[in-house]
Amino acid sequence: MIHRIYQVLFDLYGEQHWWPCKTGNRWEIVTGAILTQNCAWRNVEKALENLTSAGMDTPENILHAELETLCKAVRPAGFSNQKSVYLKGIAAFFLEHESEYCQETSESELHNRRKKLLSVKGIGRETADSILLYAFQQPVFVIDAYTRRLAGRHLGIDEALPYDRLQEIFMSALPRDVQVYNEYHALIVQFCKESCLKKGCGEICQRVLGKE
DNA sequence: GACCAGGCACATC
DNA sequence: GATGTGCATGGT
Repeated sequence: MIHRIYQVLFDLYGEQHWWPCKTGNRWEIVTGAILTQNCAWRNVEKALENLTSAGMDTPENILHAELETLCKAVRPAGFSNQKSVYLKGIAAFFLEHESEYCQETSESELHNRRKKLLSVKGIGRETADSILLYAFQQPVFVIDAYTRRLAGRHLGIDEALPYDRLQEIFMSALPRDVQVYNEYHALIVQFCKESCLKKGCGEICQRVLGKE
């Protein structure tokens, strides 16, 4: 069923072309992954624009920027006191480790890389997986609030399951394929934004359910 | 004015 | 390991 819903959503919406950063560069994806924590993407875009126009669009520049200046730039994305500190942390990490994260790797080494990312302050499971998948094209499925709701409402899965367990369920039901993981997460977000997972039950939701 | 938005750290049990 | 709370801002 997990794979079937993917097909239905893909037929419905087509390719999503995430990550929706303007330049699509790796560092911008990493930055966006932090900034979007509990925040609408349109506000992230404002913060990203601020960072670019202030010349704080590389890890080097973030690292050397005044915390206060950085904080001000990311304010539209909320939690700016936290996120500005997080950005400095991931900037330092990125400068040291970027090259090793680009390479394809075994399952166990990927697990280690994820673990190392999780040790950076401000990087939780969802953010780490977003970075691995969207910035480094590693085969990791991202679980977010939308995925939980989809799982709960349409797949008969307990949406309160721990993150890693849910991830395991999705990954074991899908081919180990970066493009599939990438598109599926984006499609779920698109679906949830337009469908009954928000309020009421819209036409799109009906159509999808009808095909199940 | 309430509620939500592509979470996370930390304390506590 | 599970649960609760604080963290900030902008749009609807």
